[in-house]
Amino acid sequence: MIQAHAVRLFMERGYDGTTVNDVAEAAGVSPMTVYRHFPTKEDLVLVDQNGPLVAARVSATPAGQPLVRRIGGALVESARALTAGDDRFLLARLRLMISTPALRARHLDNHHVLQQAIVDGLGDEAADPDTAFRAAAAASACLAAMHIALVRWATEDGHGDLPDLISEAFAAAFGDAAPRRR
Amino acid sequence: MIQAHAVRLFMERGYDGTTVNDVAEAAGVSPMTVYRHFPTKEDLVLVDQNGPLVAARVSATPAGQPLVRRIGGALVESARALTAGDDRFLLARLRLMISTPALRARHLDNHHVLQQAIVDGLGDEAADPDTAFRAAAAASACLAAMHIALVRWATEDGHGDLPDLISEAFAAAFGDAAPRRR
DNA sequence: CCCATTATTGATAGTCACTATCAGCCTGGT
DNA sequence: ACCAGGCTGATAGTGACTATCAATAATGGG
Repeated sequence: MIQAHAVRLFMERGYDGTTVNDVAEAAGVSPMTVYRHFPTKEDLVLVDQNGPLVAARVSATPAGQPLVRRIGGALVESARALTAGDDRFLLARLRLMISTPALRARHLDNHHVLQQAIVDGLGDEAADPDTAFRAAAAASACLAAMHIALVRWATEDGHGDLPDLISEAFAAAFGDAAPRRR
Repeated sequence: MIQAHAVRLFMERGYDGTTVNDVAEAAGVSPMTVYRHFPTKEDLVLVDQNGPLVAARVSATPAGQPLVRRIGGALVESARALTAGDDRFLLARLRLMISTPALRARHLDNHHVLQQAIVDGLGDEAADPDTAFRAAAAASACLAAMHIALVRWATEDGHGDLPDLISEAFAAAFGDAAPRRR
């Protein structure tokens, strides 16, 4: 509930034009309570609970294929699941992320966490440091390409199919090793 | 001079354990003067002047090859030039970046600027939105893979050859399309 | 149903990054 | 000598965030 008020206010008055006190007042709680649930102001926008879900999808893919195809395929599937229902909240948060430098930076740093989750999800497949290094390189490259697709999707106001855009970004970056479009 | 004092203090007492006032006092200037030259505390570490250089290298590569090979090759060359002289300052700044969340986030956001510079450097080759989109996807994937190599290089205290590590990361992410090792 | 333990909230007072404003100072050109 | 420009500094803010402690609500056992 606090988050809903926060995103609404950020869209109305801008991120920097809204103080945490404003959010607290709109939500009818004290500023302390806001800080208790969202350690930083950025977290009011950037709560991302589907990291483990992506990692699980990756580790469920067959081991024989190129890493970027496995990881990319999992990301495309996740995007399809995310955009299946109501896009608007996702789109609003994305637009805030892209237009606000502080949010954009923190969002990119979150990729670091997700990338680690993906590598960890590979388990024994990425046991030794060299293999883990290669998996991390593949994962972060995939996430970076996906981010470009997210930005384009948001700047086009959510028209177009997000999974298709992500697939196109993967094709541009990885060529034959990219996940196959269906 | 201010920056030199800042990096020294950050390494001694940690980034969060050092205030901008401490830096100002160590440098013998007023806090206002520090803020005048470095708009944010993060900028005391994250001065990055070789963006246009990378973009120029990319646009100088032959147009027939895959984008990731052209961009990747330019990044490997730039890394070779950067590590040719004295590594220590670069290494110290990298370690600060990796260990401090705020710096890591801002550094990743700087990739966004560099990626845009690379796409712009392609000029007419990335004229229409679709081509620019594909170029951006390739560029950001390359930068993300390079970042993984930078992190590994820093955690290994600068042993190992940075250009080789970057090439290895590219090979892991892009396979055959990666720039050829020399 | 009541009491004790515990989690959640709130108020207060701070620190620190950063900004706006204004005043002094030091330079270079005439 | 004089004046105009930028560089510097002091002061007084705003706002994110933290530490600490009191108060209130929820929970579980008797």
